[in-house]
Amino acid sequence: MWLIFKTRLFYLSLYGTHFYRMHTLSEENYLKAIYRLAQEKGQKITPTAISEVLENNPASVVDMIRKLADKQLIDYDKKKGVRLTDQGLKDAILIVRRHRLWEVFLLEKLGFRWDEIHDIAEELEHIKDATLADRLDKFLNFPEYDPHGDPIPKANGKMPKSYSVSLASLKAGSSCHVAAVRDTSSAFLQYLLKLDIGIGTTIQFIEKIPFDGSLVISIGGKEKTTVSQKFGENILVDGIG
Amino acid sequence: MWLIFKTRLFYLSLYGTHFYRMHTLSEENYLKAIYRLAQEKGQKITPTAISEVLENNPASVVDMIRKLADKQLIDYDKKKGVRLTDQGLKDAILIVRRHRLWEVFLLEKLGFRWDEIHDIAEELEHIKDATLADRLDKFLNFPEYDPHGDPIPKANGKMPKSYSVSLASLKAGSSCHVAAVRDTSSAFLQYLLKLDIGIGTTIQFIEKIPFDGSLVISIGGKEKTTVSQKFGENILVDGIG
DNA sequence: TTATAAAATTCGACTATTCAAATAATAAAA
DNA sequence: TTTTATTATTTGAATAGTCGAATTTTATAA
Repeated sequence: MWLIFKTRLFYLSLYGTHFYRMHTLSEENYLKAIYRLAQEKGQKITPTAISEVLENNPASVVDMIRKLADKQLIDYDKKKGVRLTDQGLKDAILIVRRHRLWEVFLLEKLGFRWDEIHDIAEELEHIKDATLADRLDKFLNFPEYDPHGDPIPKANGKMPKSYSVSLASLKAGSSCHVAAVRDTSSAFLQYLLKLDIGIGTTIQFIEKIPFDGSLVISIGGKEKTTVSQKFGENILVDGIG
Repeated sequence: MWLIFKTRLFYLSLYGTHFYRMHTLSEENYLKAIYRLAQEKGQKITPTAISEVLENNPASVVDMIRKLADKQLIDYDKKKGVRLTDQGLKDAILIVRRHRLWEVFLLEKLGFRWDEIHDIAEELEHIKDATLADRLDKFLNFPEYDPHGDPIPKANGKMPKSYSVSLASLKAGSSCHVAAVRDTSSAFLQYLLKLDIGIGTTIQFIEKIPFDGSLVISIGGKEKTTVSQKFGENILVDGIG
């Protein structure tokens, strides 16, 4: 009883009148990684999988799994792997929300390029304040998607529709609009800038090269270009037909 | 030679094409504290003085002094105390610049109250990106003062004029405008909100009570109020006469 | 100048996080 | 089912930062 009370006091003193659960930078990054893996459903979430996302040592992951389980943010079962608890999911979604809102801010308000915003948002997402995300959301006029086309979770945790059909998975001959990108690395985004592809760009999928899966496409009605299969898998589209 | 080269590479890889010196959160907070003490000139900057600002243990300060001296951000001499080097001063001013710009953003764009912005800016000031502060500055239309009336360092490190005359130091009978506040605690700022005092508010200093230095003032032409000497010392003014 | 108080410094310890290497457990292949 | 490979876990160590207590240095007062 005393412990709970004391803990609450701690939160309150740090975050004013709003009840706010505090996680370390590291904890937040693990939550985000686990959330990301949970989105790629099907697979069970193992320590190694997490260590690959975070590019760190599995030994570190095992430690943190224990810590997050103690905090009741995840459940860990050797059979089932790692699962976010309701609270863990809420917290992870909030981090994603903050990340994507900041990305919109950086691009639209501060004029950063597409390929520059991810790393900065990676820092901004950890700023702790109970109303900051909601105020930013309002200031940005409640955007539904971030500049990479990823849905921005609403304040209540609900998600706008997300796109999952890749350009590479379409039939040759079809047309589509770019709705989102899977890879947000600056290498990929700079390539897209060079090709003049952005969210909303119309792409005609002309033919697929059987040899290596390369795609012959036309971007915004311009002359044909050939891109790799890997490239096509990282473009998510809204089909036209 | 190799070491220097390697170190540069490290910076480059983290911060893109811009050369950018990286400090830890803790180092930045020490720099800021030292900068603040250096502003209150006259006094030599001792480990204890720093520990008072940061509310930590002098033993920790001694360790960090060594670290910052190794990084050539400060010079330490037992006789002269701590002094910021040219580089240390530049870095400290940049942190202050970021802090004050973010405060303007939080108040003007996100609608936070006067007394809420300091703590959030305390986190935002550590976001590392070579062009972020300048872009934010431009977005905010190059403000000269933050919401507490403190001058915002320009990109080149130059400072707009700062105010140093306190309300308490005026002669009874004079009038003035509030130009800045010395204390930025939310307790003080909330009191000011209650009294309806903000930057720019006109105050008539009617009389001083000899007993305890209390000030009888009229705020914006309204009925008389009495405030403490401590209060008067924390209001910085632009005299009218 | 000597005694005393204050400040600076060293020391060992503690937390959070990370890692590499060794070991244990589990899954896959033979 | 036994062997082999993969994965998970433990262990011990490293780093950055912090602290309290002990010690040394410096400044102040008697």
